[in-house]
Amino acid sequence: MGLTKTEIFSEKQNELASIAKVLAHPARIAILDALIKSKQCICGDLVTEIGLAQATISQHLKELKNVELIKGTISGTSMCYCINAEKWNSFQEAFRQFFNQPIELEENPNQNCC
Amino acid sequence: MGLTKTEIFSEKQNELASIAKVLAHPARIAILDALIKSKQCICGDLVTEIGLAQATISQHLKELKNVELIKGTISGTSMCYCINAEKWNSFQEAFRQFFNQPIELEENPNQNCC
DNA sequence: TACATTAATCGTAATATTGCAATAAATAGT
DNA sequence: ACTATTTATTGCAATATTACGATTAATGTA
Repeated sequence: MGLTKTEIFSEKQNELASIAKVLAHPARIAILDALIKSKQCICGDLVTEIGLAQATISQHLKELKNVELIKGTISGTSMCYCINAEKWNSFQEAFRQFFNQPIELEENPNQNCC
Repeated sequence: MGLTKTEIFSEKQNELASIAKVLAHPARIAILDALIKSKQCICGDLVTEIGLAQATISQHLKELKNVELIKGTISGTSMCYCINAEKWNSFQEAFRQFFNQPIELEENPNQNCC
């Protein structure tokens, strides 16, 4: 089918999955890296910095904008992008919460696995 | 084309993206949640716990196993799964490093965006 | 050995993602 | 108004992902 059954999962599970999905492509990581490295908003140089076609970069930017991880403002004839600190922090917190769960197993002599 | 151009990205970028990809589906988050909640390895009950077909769960388990986020051991006629703490911690660290980068913009009066 | 139980794999269908050329839209400068 | 520059959008092709029924494989039990 190819259609994720979101309705059978919890809100939190769907949310974390969709956050992870945005980060699940190296081009989007590269875009975020470039935005961070430049310290202030860079614009169209992303296309030359990363080696993908303009249309492709634009599409990835759109996805990052959709989840509001970046903001874009018109700056003359070009577009100025930067990280949205609030969302950045909330994403960080979502992963932190997930990974901070205690995962230790109880000592259990009956169970010889793991 | 539908084929990610991994060769143009850094090792780190590809790595983080592929880690994120594993978490980019609510079923896999749900599986991890269930494994954590049960404290010790649960086996086939994942199929009843989560509402997906056995084949589908098995496929998601395979992906989690591929990145070694979970371990599986044969336990009689059934399979016993649990979190792989080492990988768990290394994934946590990868996200922590990424999100801990300073994202503050420099004060810049020339730039009126962001 | 025959049968039941459990999990993996195969095959297939539906949908999503990735990437790009071509085009459109929007603005700056002449 | 015309042109150049920059970014978004459209349309399309190739590949990947998700889901599940059916089958297979492997083990435990009668």
